[in-house]
Amino acid sequence: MTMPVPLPAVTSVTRQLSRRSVFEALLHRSPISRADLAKVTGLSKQTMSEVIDAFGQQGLVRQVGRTSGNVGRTAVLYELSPEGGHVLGIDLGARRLTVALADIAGRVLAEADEPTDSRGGAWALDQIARLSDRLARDNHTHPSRIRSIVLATPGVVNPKSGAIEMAPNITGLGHLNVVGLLSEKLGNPVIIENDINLALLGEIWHGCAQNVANVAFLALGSGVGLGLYANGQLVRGENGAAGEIGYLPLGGDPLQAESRLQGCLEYQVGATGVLRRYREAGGSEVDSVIQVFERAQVGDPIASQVLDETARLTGLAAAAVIAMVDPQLIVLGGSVGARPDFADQVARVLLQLSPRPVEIRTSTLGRRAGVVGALSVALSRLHDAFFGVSELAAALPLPPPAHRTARQ
Amino acid sequence: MTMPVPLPAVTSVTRQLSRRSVFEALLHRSPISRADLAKVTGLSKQTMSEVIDAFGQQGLVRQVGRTSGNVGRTAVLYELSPEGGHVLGIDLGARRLTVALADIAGRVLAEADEPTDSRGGAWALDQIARLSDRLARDNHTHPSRIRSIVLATPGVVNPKSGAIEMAPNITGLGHLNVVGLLSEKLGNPVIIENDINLALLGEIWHGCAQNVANVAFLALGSGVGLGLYANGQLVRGENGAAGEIGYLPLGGDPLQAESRLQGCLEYQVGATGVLRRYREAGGSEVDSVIQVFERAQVGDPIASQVLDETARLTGLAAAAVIAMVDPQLIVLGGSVGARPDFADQVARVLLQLSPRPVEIRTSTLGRRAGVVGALSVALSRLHDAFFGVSELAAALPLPPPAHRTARQ
DNA sequence: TATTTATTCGGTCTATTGACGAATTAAACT
DNA sequence: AGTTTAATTCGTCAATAGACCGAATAAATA
Repeated sequence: MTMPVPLPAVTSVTRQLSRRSVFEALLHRSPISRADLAKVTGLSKQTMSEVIDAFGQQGLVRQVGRTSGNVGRTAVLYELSPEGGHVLGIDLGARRLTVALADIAGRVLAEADEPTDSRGGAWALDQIARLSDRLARDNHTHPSRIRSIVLATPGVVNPKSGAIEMAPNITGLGHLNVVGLLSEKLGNPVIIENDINLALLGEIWHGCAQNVANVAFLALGSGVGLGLYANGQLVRGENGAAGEIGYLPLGGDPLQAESRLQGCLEYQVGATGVLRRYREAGGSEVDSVIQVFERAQVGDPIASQVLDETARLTGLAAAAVIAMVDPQLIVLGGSVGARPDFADQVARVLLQLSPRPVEIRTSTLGRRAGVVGALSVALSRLHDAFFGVSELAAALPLPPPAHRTARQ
Repeated sequence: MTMPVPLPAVTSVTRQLSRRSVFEALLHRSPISRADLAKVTGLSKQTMSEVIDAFGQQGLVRQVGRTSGNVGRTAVLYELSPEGGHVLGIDLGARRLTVALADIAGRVLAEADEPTDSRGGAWALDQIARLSDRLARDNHTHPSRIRSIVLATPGVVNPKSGAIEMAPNITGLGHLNVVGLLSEKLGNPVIIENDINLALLGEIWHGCAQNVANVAFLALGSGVGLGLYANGQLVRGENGAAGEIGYLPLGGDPLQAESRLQGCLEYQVGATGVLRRYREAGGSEVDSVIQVFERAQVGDPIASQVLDETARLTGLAAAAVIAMVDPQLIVLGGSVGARPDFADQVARVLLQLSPRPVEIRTSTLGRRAGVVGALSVALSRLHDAFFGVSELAAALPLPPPAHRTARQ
C-alpha cells in the first residue's frame, strides 16, 4: 500500500513536457477522462493513454468512477492519487509550532500545533520531528514518503546557504545548522524560508491575495516586517534580507543608537517600542500591545494616542512600500496588523499620504498563513522535482559586452 | 543582399530547444566550429549539422574562416550573421534624443544623438523616425529589417497598455498614443519602458552592474527615481510605478500640500527643490544644480550645506531601498547622482545609517545608459521571438483552494 | 600514421493520424 | 412495448513522420 513512488524514469524532453501538461490538467480539472485530457492539453488520445498508463504504474493517478448520462461510450475518470507523494509545511514561531500535511494535489490532509518548546534550539528541532512523525503516521503515511518539507522561521534566511542569520527570538536557533539537522531528523531535505515571506505566499495561495501578481505583506506583531511579491515571484534580496523594514528610516532619528541597533521603525512600532512609548507617555502598567488596545477601547486617551502614532508610522511604511514597488494590494498581518480596527486606521493614514491609494486587506489566514505558505512552497518544489523544466525555462542570456575574437 | 530573414518555420518543440541552445552557444562563443558546438551544447554532431544548415539558409549564421595549426582535419568556423536581424534602442530625454543600432549578436553598430525637438509631442516622434531611418540607412540596413525597437521615456509607463501615464517633462507626450504612432512611423512594433528602468538594464548589460542579480539604480537629476532589479528581473510594479521614490515620505512633512502633489522626497532633492532650498537659505542667484555644486567647490558654505542635506536625504532613500529589497549593489546615476563627489557623500551617510552597508557605484554609462538598456531589451525580445520557450517556461501553477468535485 | 572533422546510415523514441472496435444513448420501426 | 438501427463517444491499434544518437566511414592535416 505504501510502496515508495519511484521518480519518473523519464527519457526525452518531449515526453517530460507531455507528462507535465497532463499533470497540470489533472491538478486543475480532476476528475477528468482521458478524452477530455487530450482535448485540454492538445495531445493526441494515443499519447494520453501512454502517459496515463505510466502515471498509473507510478501511483500518481487513480480511477474515480466513470461518466454517465452522456451519449456515447462512458469514460473512465481519473484524479491525482494521494499515493503520489506528500509534503510537509512547518511554522516554527516563537510561541507556537504548527505542522501541516498535504498530498501532491495540494489537498491539506491534517494540521497540528503545540506551544513551541521554550528551551528553543535543538529541543525545538526535536519537537518538530516528533510532531511531524505523529502527523504522518496519524494519516497513514510513512514519514519516508514525504518528499518535500519547508520550514517557516523568524529571522533572515540566507537564500544561498539556508542559514538563519539575524538572531531570531527563538533561543539558539542562529547557531545551529538547521537545514542539516532537520533534514537528518526527518529523513528528507528541508528548505527554510522566512516566516513573513511564507505567510505572504500562504495568502497568495489560499488567502486574501489570490491571483495577484504584485503584493506586499506588512506584518506587525512583536516586530515589523515585510514580504514582497513582484512579477509573480518572491523578492528575497541578495542576502534574504529584503523586507527588513524595521530598518526603514522612519519615525525617529535614524542616527540614534537604538535606531541603528534594532532599526529605526522597529524601535517605534515593534511591540517593545509601543509599550515604551505608552509608558513614557504616562500610561498605566501593561505588558502586551493587546492590552494597550484594550485600554484604548475603554477610553484611555494615552493608549489611543500611542496607537494612532503606531498606525501613522505603519501608514508611512506602507506609503514607502507603494512608492518603491507599486503593489496592487497590501495585506496587513501579524497580531497587531491583522486587527481590522488597526488596519482601518492605517488605510485612513494612507489615503492622506499616497497619490494613488492601494487596496488594503487584513490577513484572512491569520496564524495559519505561515504554515499554509510553507505547504505551498513544498508543493511547488515537489511538482518541480517531478515535472520541472527549469533547465529549459531560463531566459536567453545576452552576450557580454566584449566579444572573444580569438581563433583557435 | 537584404532579403528579409523569415521567422523560423519550426516544427517540433525538441528542435526549437536544440536551435535555442545552438544559438546561445553561438552568441557567447563565436567563432566556433560545429564540432565544438556539439561538445558545448551536448547535441550530436549530426543534429548540429542539421541546425547549422538551417541557420545558414535563414541567414542567421555565416562562415568566418577555418581552424588551422591543430592536428586533424580543419574545421569551419561560424558566427552569427548581422543579416540575422537588427534592433533599435531609442532614448527620448527631455533635452536629448539618442538612437542606437545593434545586430542580433548584440554588436552595437552605430549611435547618434540630437537635441530633442523642443516643441515635444508629435514633433519629437517625427524626429525619432527621421533619426532612426538615417541611422539604419547609414549602416546599409533597410529600416524594415529592424525587428525590434525599444523606446526609453521619462514618466510612468503602464506595463499592460504601454501608455505614458505620469506627465513627463516632454510637452504633450502623455496625450499621444506613442506606441501606435511610433510603430506606424517606424514600420515595426515599438516597446516603451521607463528611462530609469532602462538605464538600470543598461548598466547591467554593459555597465557597472554586470553579473549582479539584485541591483537598484538610484537616479538623481532634475527629478529623483529608482530602478529595481530583483531575482534577475526588472520590478515594474502593478502600474509601472515601482521606483517612484519621489513619493517616499522622507525629508519633510508628507502631509504638506507640496509633498502630496509632487512627492515628499522629490520636493526636497529634485532640482527645483535643491534650488529652492539654496534660495531660501539665502544663497545667491543660480539656475541649475550644477551651479550649486560649483559654488560649493569655491567655498560657498550655504551651497555646501544644501548639498550636504541633499546627500543626507539621498542616503536615507538608499537606506530605505536597502531595508526593503536588500540589493547587492546600488548604482547612482543621473546628472547629480553620477557625480563621484556626491556619491561619496551619500556613501558616507549610508555607512552611518545601515546595519550592513551595500556597495555603491556611480553609473559608468552616464547618459548612454538609457539607450544601451533599450538596446538590451530590444535584443532580448528579438531573441525570444526567434528562440523563446516562454510557453514552456511558465512555473507549474498550484491548484486553487477549492476543488471541483462535480462529475460529468 | 595518428588525429580531428564532417557525413552517412541505421536504430530508437515520441507524437500524430486514421481506422476500428466497444459501449452507450437516441431514434425509429414493428 | 419491445426491438432494431443510427449516432456518438471512448479508447486502442497500426502506420508514419520528425528528431535524436551512435557507429561506421570518408576527408583532411600535423
